[in-house]
Amino acid sequence: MENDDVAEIAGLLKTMGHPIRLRIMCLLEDGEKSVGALQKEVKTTNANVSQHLTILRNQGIIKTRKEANFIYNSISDPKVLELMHTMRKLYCNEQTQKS
Amino acid sequence: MENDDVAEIAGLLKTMGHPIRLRIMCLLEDGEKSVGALQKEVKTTNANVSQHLTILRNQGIIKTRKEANFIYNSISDPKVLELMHTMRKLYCNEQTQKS
DNA sequence: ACCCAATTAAAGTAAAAGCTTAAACAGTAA
DNA sequence: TTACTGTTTAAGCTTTTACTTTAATTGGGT
Repeated sequence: MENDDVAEIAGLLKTMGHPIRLRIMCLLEDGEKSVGALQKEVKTTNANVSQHLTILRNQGIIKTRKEANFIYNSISDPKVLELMHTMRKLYCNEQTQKS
Repeated sequence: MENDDVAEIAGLLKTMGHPIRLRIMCLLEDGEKSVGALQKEVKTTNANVSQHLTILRNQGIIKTRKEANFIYNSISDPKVLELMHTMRKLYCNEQTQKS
């Protein structure tokens, strides 16, 4: 792994290495969500969610779509999506059990 | 992804989301290395490397083996190894080109 | 006893991150 | 226009992180 790669990936891991931001990314795996919808789920202030979204956007892993006075966020980087799938596979006991 | 999983994974990403630590992890992919050997490659102080190694150890992703007066570090978590392979696949242009 | 590799600790500084509050902005509709 | 709603932005503050230096310490070797 080259030095540039290390810097790039470390940056990515750093921005995803925060509970709120990782949670947001997980929520966005299911599809786009407005800021308000995200806020309801992560339980922090409006401004705080917005700031975290800015960080994710600056990292280039989410994008936004405006509609009316809502802003919908979604994951923009398919590589991140694949990385998350790997993490889920490795670290989550996703027992898809049917009763 | 459950809340516990988010916290766990965010912790992992946070500790790997630092250039020096990620670099160390990459170096250890090739096999165990002594502290001095790592220090030579990451170019910082002895104490600083040791501190980062402590962080990695506390996260439970590296382990140590003592031999003589050297301490050899290696990756202890196969899941992390797989995660790194995914990251390499996604973010590194590893052209295995022969001339 | 003396080196050597590495850890640990303490103390200090600088920088970055995280959160809160409140103000500002944009789109919608009355 | 005014008012309302969703979101962003700015300011301020606290906490954490990163690194340096120095020094003491541990454990294994000669």
